[in-house]
Amino acid sequence: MSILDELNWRGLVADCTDTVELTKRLAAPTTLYCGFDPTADSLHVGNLVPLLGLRRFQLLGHHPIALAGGATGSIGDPSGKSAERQLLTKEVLDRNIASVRQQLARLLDFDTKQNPARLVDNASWTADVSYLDFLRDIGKHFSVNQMVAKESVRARMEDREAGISYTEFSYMLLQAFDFYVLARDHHCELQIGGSDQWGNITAGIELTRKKLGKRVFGLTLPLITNADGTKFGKTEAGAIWLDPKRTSVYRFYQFWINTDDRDVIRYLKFFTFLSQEAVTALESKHVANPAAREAHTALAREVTNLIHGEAATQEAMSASLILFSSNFESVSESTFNEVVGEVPTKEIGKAKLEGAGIPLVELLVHSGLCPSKGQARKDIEGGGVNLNNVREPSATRAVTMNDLLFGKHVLLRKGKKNYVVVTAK
RNA sequence: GGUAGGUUACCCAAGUGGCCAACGGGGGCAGACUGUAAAUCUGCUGGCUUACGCCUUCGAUGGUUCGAAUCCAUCACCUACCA
Repeated sequence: MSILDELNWRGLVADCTDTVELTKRLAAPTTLYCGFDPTADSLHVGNLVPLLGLRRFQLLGHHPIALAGGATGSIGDPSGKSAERQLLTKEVLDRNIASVRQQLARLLDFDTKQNPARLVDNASWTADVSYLDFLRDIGKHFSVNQMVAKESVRARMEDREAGISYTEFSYMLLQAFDFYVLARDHHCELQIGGSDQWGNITAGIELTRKKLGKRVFGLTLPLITNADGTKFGKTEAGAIWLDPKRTSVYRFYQFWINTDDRDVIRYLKFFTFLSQEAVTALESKHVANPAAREAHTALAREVTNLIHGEAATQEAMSASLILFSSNFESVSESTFNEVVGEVPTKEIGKAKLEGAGIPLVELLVHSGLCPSKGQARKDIEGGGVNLNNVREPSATRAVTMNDLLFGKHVLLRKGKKNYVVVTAK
């Protein structure tokens, strides 16, 4: 199967500069790149589609280049952003690049003989270019009229409230410059990216044509949308990060488990490497019996596996199974210990539990489940709080030594799926 | 630089001297129903308090007043028109 066929059945092609020509080009191994700006010290699930996209190309014999945007990241891409952003400080940027590089490195194969992935940083070729040189060599090829017409810029120009700084306005030149440099130095012929990158990609294609007389291509992947219209990858608690220090493996797994029914098959195509047959099989199971949630489980397992590895995935899965199984009372100590650490775990001094104990409302705040004692009280009165998986109706309840499971832990739950283990020390 | 308008809770937005912790909508949280879905319905949505109530908040700082989100002054920021 060719890479385009592969992307097509997955619904991963949003737009493409010249399908016919690109198909011909991709018949032979082709070098392609995708950029990732280090706006944080970790990538998040929103970056996954292009990142896995690179991997898909690599699996079918193409040469992927992952670009960490040390230069572009210091400017800020206006695409898809409704307001000007705060510039990152140099130190933050350096730290971000270092950790993003590691994450990129984990998902691509750098060791294969035939088509090893490469990792570059656009700061390495922009740092030495002087402002005057850049204006003369690159800027001259761009017409402001055209730049202004690009969607990302136009939206911001029309929005009187937001506006756009000259800095962000110039972003597309930098990204275009990247493509040109990679085309020149690495024979890179294709850039992929989210569909919000279309304008930046076509700018690079034109620059490369003008400067090198070379024809290069662009392909955009769809922006992932949730069926309920919310933004993919964002929960109220924040983005779902790939770094387990920011988003625990358990929470990561749960994020995928909680996928809307209407999205789950699409997401299997977008986020896993499962074959077309496997996805089709899961789809018919899902349609026949959605309550079994086999597609959800497969999705969560596959993606978590990919990002966090086999062992961590197993732990997240068994923790989930224990917490959401109906017969919680019969759980043994060793089984329960699998939950500890997976679920957010907080400690408390054993002394506080002795005698009259600690008020439950305080423990809820301590655990981070409730933002304030007042809110904790309301949550209890609303029937939303469970102590050791038993609903606790009294807001004046105190937690004592008698409530400890296995003499050590208290399992708190707010709502259906917010668990915290409090361990007495 | 001039003139006019704006700045209210997570977001939008009402409120123009006491009835304002502040209408309404969205979002969020929780409950019922379910499948750790969706849709729907219900409650909550500044903090402390079992509660009566107390405290902090309507861009910032001062002032007028028994009493200010609301009036006045200064400052900051935003927007529009003019230059």
